[in-house]
Amino acid sequence: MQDARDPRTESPPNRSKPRSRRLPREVRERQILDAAVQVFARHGYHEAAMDEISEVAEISKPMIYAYLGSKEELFVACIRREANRLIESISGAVDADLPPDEQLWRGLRAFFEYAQQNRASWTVLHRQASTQGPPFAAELSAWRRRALDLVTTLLSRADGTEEDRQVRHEQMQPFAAALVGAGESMVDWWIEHPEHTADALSMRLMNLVWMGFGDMVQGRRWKPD
Amino acid sequence: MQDARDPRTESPPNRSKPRSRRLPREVRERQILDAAVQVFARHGYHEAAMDEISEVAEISKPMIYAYLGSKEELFVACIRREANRLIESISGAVDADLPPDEQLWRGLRAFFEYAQQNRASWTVLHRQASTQGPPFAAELSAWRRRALDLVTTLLSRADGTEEDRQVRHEQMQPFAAALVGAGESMVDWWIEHPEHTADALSMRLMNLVWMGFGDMVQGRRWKPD
Amino acid sequence: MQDARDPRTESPPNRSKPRSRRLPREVRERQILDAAVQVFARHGYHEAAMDEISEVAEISKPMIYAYLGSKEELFVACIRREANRLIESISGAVDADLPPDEQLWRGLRAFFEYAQQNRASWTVLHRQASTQGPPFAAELSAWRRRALDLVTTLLSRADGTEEDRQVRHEQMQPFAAALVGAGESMVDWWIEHPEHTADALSMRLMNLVWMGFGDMVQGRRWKPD
Amino acid sequence: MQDARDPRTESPPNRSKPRSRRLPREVRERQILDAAVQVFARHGYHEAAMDEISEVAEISKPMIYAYLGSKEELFVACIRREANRLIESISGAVDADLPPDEQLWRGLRAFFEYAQQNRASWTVLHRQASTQGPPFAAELSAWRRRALDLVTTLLSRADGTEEDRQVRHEQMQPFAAALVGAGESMVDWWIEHPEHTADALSMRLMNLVWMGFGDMVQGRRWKPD
DNA sequence: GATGAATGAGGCTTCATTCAT
DNA sequence: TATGAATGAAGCCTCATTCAT
Repeated sequence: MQDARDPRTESPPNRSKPRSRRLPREVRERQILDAAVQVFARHGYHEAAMDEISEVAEISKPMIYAYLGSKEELFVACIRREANRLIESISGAVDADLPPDEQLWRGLRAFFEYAQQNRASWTVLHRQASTQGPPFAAELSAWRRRALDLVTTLLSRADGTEEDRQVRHEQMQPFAAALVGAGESMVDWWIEHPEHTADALSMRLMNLVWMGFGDMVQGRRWKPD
Repeated sequence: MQDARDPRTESPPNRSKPRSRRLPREVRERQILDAAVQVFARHGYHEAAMDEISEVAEISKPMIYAYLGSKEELFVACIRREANRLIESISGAVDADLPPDEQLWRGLRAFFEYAQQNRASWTVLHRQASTQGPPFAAELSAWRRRALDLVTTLLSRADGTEEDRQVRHEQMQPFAAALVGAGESMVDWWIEHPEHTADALSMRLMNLVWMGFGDMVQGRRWKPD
Repeated sequence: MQDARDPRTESPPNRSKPRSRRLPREVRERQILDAAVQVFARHGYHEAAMDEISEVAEISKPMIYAYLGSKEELFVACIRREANRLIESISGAVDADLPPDEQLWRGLRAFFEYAQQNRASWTVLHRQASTQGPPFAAELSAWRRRALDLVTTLLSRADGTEEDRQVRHEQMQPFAAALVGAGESMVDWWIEHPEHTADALSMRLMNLVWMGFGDMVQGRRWKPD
Repeated sequence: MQDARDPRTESPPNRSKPRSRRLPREVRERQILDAAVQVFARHGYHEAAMDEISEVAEISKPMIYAYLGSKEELFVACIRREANRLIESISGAVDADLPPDEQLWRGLRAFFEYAQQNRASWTVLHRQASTQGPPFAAELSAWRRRALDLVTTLLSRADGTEEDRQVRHEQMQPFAAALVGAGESMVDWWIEHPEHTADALSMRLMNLVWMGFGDMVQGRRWKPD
């Protein structure tokens, strides 16, 4: 809980390599967000210090405030960006023309792969964002809704009337929530058992939610085509 | 009528009911833990202020420190107590002599009922404890291990050799993790859709994990005996 | 600076050997003062906690307050008692009929012996009392005056008119101060070089103040008769 | 508690000159150390409040922490700086080519002059540093060793073999300790008798340690060339 | 008389945020 | 524009002191 940054032992006043200046705003913002996600993931919202973010981003604190506002706003910006990336990642992997089980399978795989390759991003979304109380509730709700929608869509057939689909969509929601939660939880477990591959994890979850234990205990398994 | 206060006689600032005093240590500790769980659940570990806990508990801060130690230790005490309560709740509901599906069903129902009746407790365990970094890692590991063990036991048949069971126990772990995560997530969803009953939620999750989507989309459902 | 007394791990509520009661006031006061001197010497005035004093004294805090008043008054009482003991110790060792050097020699020896046998007492007087600012100034002044008087008397011949003696008494004061300081300092040094005896230390100081370096560098030494 | 600030440096009551800002780090550090020495000297380590130091220094507390670390570290920094100043003061006054008595005389005079002009500094070194227990033991040891070395050197002739000098150096230590203590003590006495000059005090101590009482009572005195 | 229980007050420390250059 | 310097506000924790039994 103690970080070893001691201002007294820091670099001498005349810094030899002056921080590069006059970068376009977009680049700066990305630098900042990258650093923020990293630091928020490492320490959690509260323990994360603006000082550390500014160091990691190699941008001075006043610039951070100028570009992205308060710490709270910065965190919201992180959540929003990372949520988009994840959603796009999964959306890009599925294909509306495939049968539901195939879609689900692809979605799951995309999810596990994303979590593996963007651990910090995922940590911020899953662990940090959900624990910081009211200030981020709105942002979180939005992200959850999108995630549920996506999963619900994956789970629903595309046929039937519009009304039919609407109803099914509603009914699917708790299942979708369960699926998302199961995925999150498996990723957590994965972190402590990294010897498994993303494929293996996806397969297990697929079996759980597609076949169910009832089938599994009798030896039936789901397999990709 | 007797209470009609004469506006002319100034009552003491606020304290109508003087804080009861000289309670035995045990009672005080429970008061404190109750308050702490509530406040930690509401704001998260870091945002929770010892001041607020002491106000909610109606006990001065020094007593909190005398009885339960630092904020960190207090949080650990909360986790430990609530974990015990939940585990006992579920353990008490299952019965080793029943078939696996029936056991699972009872366990799930117990879990959802507990979560419904002890929302703060559950929030602390699920949301807060897992996000506060190293200081609580040990306590968390312990609690997770117990939870996984419990679920794994529910999911495993009791027959076969000891070795068999050991192996199955290992293989079950990711499924158990998934199941726990699914449950957690459904509870979250439930909070925003409180019109459902604990029974209904349990049933849905049961269907998901026992029958699987593959069966569900064909209209097959699991039902209790 | 951290003491390991943790109230949570203390003796169970029903203490088997009840603290003995109804002792006469004098005994209690001595217990308290003994404990206080010990604790003050160990930690210094500020770090000394009334809790620890009460534990060491085996007397509850309210009794301490009843008998000796506030922490400040308790400290004053310590100073006063220990100053008396030391002064009496030295006074008892000298004999007005002896020649000055012999008197000085005896006084020094008495002092070093006292310091050796009552380290806590001496520490409180020398180290702690002088550093605690205004609150104890009066008590300290009194003790210093007495110490100076004693030493001045040792150093002055008893002959001459009363006026003569008064004058000499005045002139002696800075020397007396120097002598006391030299003694204090040698005791400090002694603590880290405990292989020396009280006699040896006394002899060295005696040589310093009686013969002076001027003589010593030429090999002249003072010796007791 | 109201600012007992030296009238010469007192700022005008109505802060017309807003706290000067943007000073370079070096200046700030000196300001802080000056204030800290003053406050530590006045109240002692424990009674000294960071709040008061920050007020006296006219710098906000966070800057103190940023530049000099915790209260403990700040105190150590004070000790170190003041010890250096004193040692340099005395070292600068002596001259290895002079005979021992002349050297001692110069050293004493330098010491008394320093003590007169830097009372706070001296108080911190002498009274406070030695009473604050373990945390400062290392720093104190270092400073004491240097002081003893310096005095021992003053007292030792430079002739003889290296081995001789080593032995004498050892034997001199208790005398050096005594001398330092005598000096400290005379300064204390001086504070209450400020009518004497530094020269007079030095002369008295010189007589005591060089001639000894044995000579003095017979009217022999030491005099500078 | 004796004490476990209780607290007001205050100290050290940190951090998000903003000047002034 | 970009940043080192600066601080208000707040949090955790401890301790001398006193009730109420």
